Amino acid sequence: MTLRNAIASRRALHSVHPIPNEPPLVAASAPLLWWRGPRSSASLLNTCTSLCALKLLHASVLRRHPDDLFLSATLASRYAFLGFSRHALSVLSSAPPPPPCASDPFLWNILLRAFADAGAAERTLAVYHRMRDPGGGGGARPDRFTFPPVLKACGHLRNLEAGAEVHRDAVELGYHYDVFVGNSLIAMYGKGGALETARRIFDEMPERNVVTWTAMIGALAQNGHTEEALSLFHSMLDGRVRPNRATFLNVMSCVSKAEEADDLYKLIARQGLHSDVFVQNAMVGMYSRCGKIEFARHLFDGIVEKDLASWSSMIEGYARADMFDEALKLFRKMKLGGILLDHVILLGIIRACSNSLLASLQHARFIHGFVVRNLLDQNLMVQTALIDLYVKHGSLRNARRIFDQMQEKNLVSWSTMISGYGMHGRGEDALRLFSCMKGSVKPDHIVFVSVLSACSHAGLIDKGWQCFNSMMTEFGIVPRAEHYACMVDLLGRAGQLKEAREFIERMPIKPDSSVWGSLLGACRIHPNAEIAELAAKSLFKLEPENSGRYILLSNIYTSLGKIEEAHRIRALMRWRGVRKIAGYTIIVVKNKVYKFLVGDRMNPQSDLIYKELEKLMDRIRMIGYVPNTNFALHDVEEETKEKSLYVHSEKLAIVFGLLNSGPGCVIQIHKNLRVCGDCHTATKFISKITGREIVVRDSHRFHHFSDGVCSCGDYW
DNA sequence: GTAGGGTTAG
Repeated sequence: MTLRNAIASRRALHSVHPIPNEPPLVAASAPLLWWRGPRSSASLLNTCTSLCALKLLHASVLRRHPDDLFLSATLASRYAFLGFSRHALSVLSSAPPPPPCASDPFLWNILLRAFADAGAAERTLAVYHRMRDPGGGGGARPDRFTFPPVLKACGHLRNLEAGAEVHRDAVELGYHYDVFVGNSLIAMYGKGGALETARRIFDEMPERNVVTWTAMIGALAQNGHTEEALSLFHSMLDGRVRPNRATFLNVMSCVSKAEEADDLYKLIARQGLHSDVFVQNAMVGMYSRCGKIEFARHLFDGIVEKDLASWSSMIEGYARADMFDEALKLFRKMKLGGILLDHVILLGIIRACSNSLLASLQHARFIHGFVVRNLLDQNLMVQTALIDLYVKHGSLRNARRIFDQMQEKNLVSWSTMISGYGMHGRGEDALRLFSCMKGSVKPDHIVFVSVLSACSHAGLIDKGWQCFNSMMTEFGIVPRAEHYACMVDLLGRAGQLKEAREFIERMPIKPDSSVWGSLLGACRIHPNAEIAELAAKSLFKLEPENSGRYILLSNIYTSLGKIEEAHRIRALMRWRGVRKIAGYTIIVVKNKVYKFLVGDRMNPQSDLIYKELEKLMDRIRMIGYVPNTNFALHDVEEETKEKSLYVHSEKLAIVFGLLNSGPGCVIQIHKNLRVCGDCHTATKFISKITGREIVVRDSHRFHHFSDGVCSCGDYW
């Protein structure tokens, strides 16, 4: 194959990664390499822009200079630069070691950079230690070029200990004030989550450039401090430091308001960066996060040279916007275009399916099959996403099967499975798994949220307290608002409302809406006007637009017989212009999705559904069902209220499911809001009288109804 | 010869 053909076929294979035109110099010079010295060969290597050309030069170079470490390292860095880490590592593994007691750091530095560029972080550190060790064949004094690749490796490994050691070396040798070293230190500490140290270095740096600012903004962004990152970006602009591509990429990940996005867009366009594919992809993500999904799509359509990240950004955007159909449509379009997919694309599709109420277990199975056929089922992130997918579609058995088959598990995979058990009310299983986990992985604050919420969903009060206390004492994890919210939930379940209030008062941090929401939720099961008002007062300040809070308080008043107050809250809601979210229920029957609204008559079987519903209600009434009109519409007579309860979307979907599935089949429905209290009671009776298992996924958790009992223990 | 950056599982 000629060089030209080789390049052409490579381009065809990677149409999503277009390769720029090869400089004529490379192709023409390859045969001439035999007379070139190692230095000029190296500079020639750095002009290669395709794998084929590089391979040709590789063969030619190493034939002439088989033992030249400098050339091998340059070659490896170039392979890494083009994205072929495996080739890079293979070159490095057959490269000769630096000569014994090589005191010139140059060779070590180039080797360090090659390993770091190839993503071989562990080996970078190993080379650094050898370099520092005179007994082990090293003995070179690091210079300012040594530290950036080594710090990059520490950051990659999130190894703060090793990073701090390298930092100490840099201080000892007097290189910590070098702007390149300082920038690398900020990035390393940022990746390790040590924001204060990163900030201290940033503040103390005698010289700063655009990279310094970008590294600090990136450190804040990666650790979720988006507001601070944005404010630093504005300080940077005020200081007349001109942002560049990397700065914009970091800043865009922090933007969640459409106006900010528009301002940034203008700035980017002014610098002529709006047609850069990296920037475009990030813009698609930014606008979809701001809720401007259509504009994100418009930007996506405008990307001339779409790469894989363009497609995944858009699919991810649809997943975020809960637009499963659109995500799937785009995915199909992509496949039809012959584009080879990767694990990130699949993660987007899996997430779209997990989150969507319109997707069913069949969809989940289809996507799982697709993952297996594309040989991506051994990818750790994909496996974890699949566990979550099955959990969200009600199949703990499939989730657990994937979990058990995983060759390697990390904190996230354990956490996903534990939270899955929690969502399904299987608290004991969650705790068992958590104990196993502690043997191999150190828990973090997120897994504690899963464990505590599993305890609260299953009513394991003592165990919950034990876990909460062990967070600090055993693992040194400082509880956050989410953990306090779980504990308030736990106390609320036990009816200890006053204790829950006192617990909030004693909190060392400011309670957020999740904490007050738990307290208000507790009052729904154990009505208490005073405490409900206290919680609602804060919630109406923190989340004035959240209609659910108003409705909850109004229902609590109704159940206490305080009808006037209930009306007052509904009026307040109207006056503030807060719009109620329309409740709906989804059921999938024979691969078709059916959606029911309250009192819905759109379904072709409506007559039959209502006739059957009437009969069913009579039957469950005979065995003790009493309608709870607290959950009915207001301003109507009791009898009408009762009727209005009958036509709630949950009940319509269940009856439709009963009519259209064989005896013994499990009925699974999805509700976009929390399941209504009356529907919850009715479903228990329906499960008893029909002998069917009914699984309800609502906005909070799963309810498994069987033989008159629900897995949530009537607290949710 | 050096640093910062896009889509990515709880």
